Amino acid sequence: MERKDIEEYFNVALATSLVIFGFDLDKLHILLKFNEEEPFKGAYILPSKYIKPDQSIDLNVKKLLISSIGSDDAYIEQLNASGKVFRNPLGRVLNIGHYGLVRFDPKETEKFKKQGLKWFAYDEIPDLAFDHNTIVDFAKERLKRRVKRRPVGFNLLPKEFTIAQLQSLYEEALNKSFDKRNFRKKIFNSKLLIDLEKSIETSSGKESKLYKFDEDKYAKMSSIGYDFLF
Amino acid sequence: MERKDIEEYFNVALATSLVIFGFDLDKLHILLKFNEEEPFKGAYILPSKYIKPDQSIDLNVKKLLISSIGSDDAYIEQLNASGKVFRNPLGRVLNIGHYGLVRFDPKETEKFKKQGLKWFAYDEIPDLAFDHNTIVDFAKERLKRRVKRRPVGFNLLPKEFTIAQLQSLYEEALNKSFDKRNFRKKIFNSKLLIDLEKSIETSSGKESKLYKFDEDKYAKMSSIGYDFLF
DNA sequence: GCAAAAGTGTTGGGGATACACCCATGG
DNA sequence: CCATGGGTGTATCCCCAACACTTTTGC
Repeated sequence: MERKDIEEYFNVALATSLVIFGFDLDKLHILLKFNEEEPFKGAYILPSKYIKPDQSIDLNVKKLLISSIGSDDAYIEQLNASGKVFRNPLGRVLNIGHYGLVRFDPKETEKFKKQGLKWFAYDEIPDLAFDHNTIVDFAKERLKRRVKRRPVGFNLLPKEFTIAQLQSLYEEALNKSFDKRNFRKKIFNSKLLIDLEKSIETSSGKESKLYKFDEDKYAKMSSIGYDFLF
Repeated sequence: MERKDIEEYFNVALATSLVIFGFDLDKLHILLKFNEEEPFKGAYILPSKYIKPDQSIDLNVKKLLISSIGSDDAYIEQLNASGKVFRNPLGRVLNIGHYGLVRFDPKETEKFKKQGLKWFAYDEIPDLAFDHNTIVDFAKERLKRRVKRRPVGFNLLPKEFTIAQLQSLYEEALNKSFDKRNFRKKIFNSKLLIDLEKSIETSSGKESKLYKFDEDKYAKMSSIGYDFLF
């Protein structure tokens, strides 16, 4: 490649953005950030971070996760790079979207607030800066597909959870409802859950049994893929 | 962002690479290019092209397709961006992989040869320059998943084809074999094929019926997705 | 006593799989 | 006459979908 080409081509910046999904045992949420900087100051955006030219995408994502939610304990998957030349006044920025699944901890809401981070209901995402709404839509579609084919609750639910909670997670993500009995059958057939032989009291005052995931089985099914066909 | 940051970050180049699959009615192949330039002169690579900072990814891919196979009539899908900082002596180049499905035309083999392009059998891909083997593997996995869920033959088979040809395409892509009768049942149940009411003579000397895809149905099933579950 | 949520079985149908033989042709 | 590949039907099984009532508890 010629000298002039180098100048012409090596003139792009990279950034990553995260669509972080959290589940509060009732609804799915997405974590958004209030943008304090130009361009698009005052708008909400996805948590994002420029990538240094000598840094890998994954490391950048890890750092971004830690600076956003305080840990990198999340299931992360890369999405497509946004193809359009988005009009960022600074120059071309290629954004590589990711989606992440994290455990929703209501206690952290206050801490998030100080950083300008806020959970928004899955179906009430405001207009975002840049092309971030497109990335969110893409992530939602991806999540739907993943939910159908792989066990997906591990990173969204607390360690111990009830079947009803698991079911409402699926119902939220796929935006439809399931018959309780059929749902239970399917889940139990998969042998994915371990009965913890204890209960918690639920909102109705009645007791409900707790389960956890069989982590080995879960890992196997996640990597191989599985035909849940919800 | 500060002036110095701009210099620091806007220092990356983008490129696209294509994993082009073709099916010669017997085996799947991938189109590779003999690399005439440094770095890695003399190695095979994926057809690749730098992206100008003001050009969209898709347009770049389209141009790359046309310059490689002489047309952009292909099914194309974006893959993940390669995450590692690959040691290209010129600087950081972020490669955005794509895979494409095209009709294999044996007549074009000669024409390809002049451009240094050559079809390699799906399971006999040599060592490639850069991280292109990783991209190939990723593309193969993606193809497998697509084949299971969506009709995929349209861009790989000739306009008119026999059931046996369709079956060997599936067998190749998924690397397993199917019962003839069950395969036919499944395909006919999908109502995806139109009987052309004519035949060709096959290698065994016997006649074989020709079919084409019902394009409307095909388009619908491609976008909605479908549980073929091969 | 009533609202709210937990828990539990059965049935019918459709699609997947397994499996074997006949036919036409070219050599 | 035999090797090659095209074409066809049946029986079984399993998974999915549909569907309703009882129980506990708090109010």
